[in-house]
Amino acid sequence: MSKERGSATGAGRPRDPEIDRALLSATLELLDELGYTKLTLEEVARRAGTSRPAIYRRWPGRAPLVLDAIATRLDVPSPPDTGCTLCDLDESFNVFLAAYRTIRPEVLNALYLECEPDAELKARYLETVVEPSRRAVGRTLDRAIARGDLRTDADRDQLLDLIGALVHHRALFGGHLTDAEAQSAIETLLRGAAQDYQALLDHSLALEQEHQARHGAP
Amino acid sequence: MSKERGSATGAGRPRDPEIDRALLSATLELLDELGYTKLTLEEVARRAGTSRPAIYRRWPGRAPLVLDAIATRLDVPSPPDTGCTLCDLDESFNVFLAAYRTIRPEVLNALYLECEPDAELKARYLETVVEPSRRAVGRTLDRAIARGDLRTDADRDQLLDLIGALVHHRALFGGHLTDAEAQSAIETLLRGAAQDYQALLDHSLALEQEHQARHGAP
DNA sequence: CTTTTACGTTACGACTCGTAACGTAACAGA
DNA sequence: TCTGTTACGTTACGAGTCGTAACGTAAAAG
Repeated sequence: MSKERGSATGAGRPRDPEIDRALLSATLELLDELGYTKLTLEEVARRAGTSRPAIYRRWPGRAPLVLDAIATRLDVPSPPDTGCTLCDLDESFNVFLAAYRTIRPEVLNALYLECEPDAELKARYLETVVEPSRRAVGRTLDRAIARGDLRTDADRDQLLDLIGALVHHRALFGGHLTDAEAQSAIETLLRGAAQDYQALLDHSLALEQEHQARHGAP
Repeated sequence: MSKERGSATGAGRPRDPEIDRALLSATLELLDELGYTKLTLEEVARRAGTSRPAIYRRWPGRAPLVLDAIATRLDVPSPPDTGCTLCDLDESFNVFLAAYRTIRPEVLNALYLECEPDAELKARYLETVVEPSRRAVGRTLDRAIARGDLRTDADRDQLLDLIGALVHHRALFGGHLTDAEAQSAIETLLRGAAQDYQALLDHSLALEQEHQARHGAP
């Protein structure tokens, strides 16, 4: 989300869109190589073949630039809806883990730290980084509730917090969560939240066997 | 954990312990007022009535100093053992929340960020900040397992991860967890992990009524 | 009285930041 | 074609913080 004041009026020399691309691309490269803390705008400009002032014409600082850069990586498809609560949760979850794993944990932590003091930046961080996963898993959860799969007294937001927190926490302190660990955690939560956990599990297993029968070795 | 090489040998002028105290105290004050990011060693020294070099004689940098400073706040008593799994978990948990709440969330986040690259510092951070709560809740969990209150297939470490992650996550992104929210989360988890959740709940409620009968208004 | 270390003061070089100044390049409208 | 506006790259500035070194002085041990 770079400034567009300049390009808004038709007058004057237009921004070179190639520079925008080169800067975002260089930023992603350097984030992977150096992390957020050691990333300097000087080096971003150098690698993009341009200059520091060119960056400041587009973004007011490092945080907004990086936010735009990683947003291009966190774009993620919608969660599935197969009617199998357990499968859908696992799946909608794995989609994010895959996206998160493409970004160094330190980057998210440091970026948030710099966004947090500014209300608008913080909102954009949350909207870009944490909300997508929350929304996708939330949608899947809502469908489960609509189907009557969850206990009526189950707290939707609390389940979201627990599961979302686990991802973030592990990303920061214990390495990224594996798909298997995520699946296991979901099962633990659902065991308490489900109306009839055994039924959900049976349904899931049945679909899995059916899938294997169709695609497995003959 | 300041350097003690100088004081180890009996020779030479001894460190002034008053300076140690003043520095740690000034650090805590400034952490509360400015947070970690804006805290400068210059200002710490100034407020402690000493000089920057005096800090570097004791700590190699900002992170180790702050780590020592907040360690003095995170010292926390042992968890209770009343035989009531639900009560003990709630209680051992609240003890920590109380300690965590005395520290700005940003401080923990920023401090970890700076400790993470250095293996030894990182280890000390984990040992100082996250392990105490993990251990205390873990001990309570182990007693619950020993009592046979939990399912035999319940994953102790996973439960710890889920609950610990929630605290950290909320501290960073959604404000500190309230006691009530923590209690509710524990109940959600235990509903799935318990051998007989209803029995645990009954036990807890019984003790609570007994407590109120003894201490309530006549 | 010598040795050793801590103390406060001052100052240094290094790094990054955000911005300003300049001449040049590219576009819109008269 | 000419004028106004904005982007571009280059260069450079002041500000802030870092980690460290140099000094003379103070306080302990032997």
